[in-house]
Amino acid sequence: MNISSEIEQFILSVLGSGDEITLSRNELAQYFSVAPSQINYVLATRFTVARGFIVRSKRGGGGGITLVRIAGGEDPISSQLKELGEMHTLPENRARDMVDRLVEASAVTPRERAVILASVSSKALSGCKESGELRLNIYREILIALMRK
Amino acid sequence: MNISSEIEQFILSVLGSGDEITLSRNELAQYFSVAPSQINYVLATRFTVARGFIVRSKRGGGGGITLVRIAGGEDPISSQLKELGEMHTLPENRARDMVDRLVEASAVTPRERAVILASVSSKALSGCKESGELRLNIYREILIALMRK
DNA sequence: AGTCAAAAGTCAAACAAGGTCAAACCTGAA
DNA sequence: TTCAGGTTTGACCTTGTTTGACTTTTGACT
Repeated sequence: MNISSEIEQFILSVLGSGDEITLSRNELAQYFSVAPSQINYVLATRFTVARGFIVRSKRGGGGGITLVRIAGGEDPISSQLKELGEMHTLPENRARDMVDRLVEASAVTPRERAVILASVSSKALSGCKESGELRLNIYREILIALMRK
Repeated sequence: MNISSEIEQFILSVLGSGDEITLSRNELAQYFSVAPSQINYVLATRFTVARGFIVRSKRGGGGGITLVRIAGGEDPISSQLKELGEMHTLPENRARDMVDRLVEASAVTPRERAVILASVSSKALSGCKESGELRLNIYREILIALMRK
């Protein structure tokens, strides 16, 4: 087994059945005698949204990395996240359809709908090359934020 | 947790629901066993105007530092729109402070805050050149959407 | 008025995290 | 055997915190 997988297993075992864990990149790297950036690699490849994790971090003194397990299930938000996984671009009207589905399912309020649509509107994104990709990124981050508990 | 955040919490708890507090820089520094200038750091990063505070101080014998919570005046959303008018770029930290003020003023809910911050996060905007300008555009559109609701 | 000690202010350096990126390194399938 | 894809490493970057040396202001006391 390679080191990355060992680190993954270690983190998972420390996490246990909990749904949140805070760790130090440097300590972890030292514990496994690897470069600190290896931890980033493990996080980027093993603790992805697709696998049900959200990673938050803070730099500077007293900083750290927090992993949050997202409640897996068949809720409309995580299913849309999965849906996004296969796209490379998100046109404005497609975004509107998706948000409307969330409103329909009572996963977002009408006010939240207005905020989301404003933030992915072509008006807001005007001037930016490849706004379809950008819109996809933004919408994904919004879904992740909504899913956090 | 780092010392600066502890000092921030301490001040906030002493302040309670009041809107004014006077404290001594040296006493505070001694209480937390830190350099006096650390207090300045806490004030400069945590008790800013953007976060709804005004700091007044007086040197010399019998001096001190007074924190005053700014009373929310007119419609915070339109005042922020005005504020944006004079900017050409919006850093992520500044955006967070502004959204926090809206939450403070009950103009947006904590969930809406999460959505807004996600949509202007550097993560969402990564890869895009001139993300500061873009963030400004997006935030402006969001404020306009909120105002119409 | 002049002195002085007691505040608070400023600023840059040191320290303490985490992030990024590309090159080097493996490894297994074609 | 080769070579594409995953893995490992290290050099350099960005952000946030802590400290201390030095400066400025001000009230109180000659």
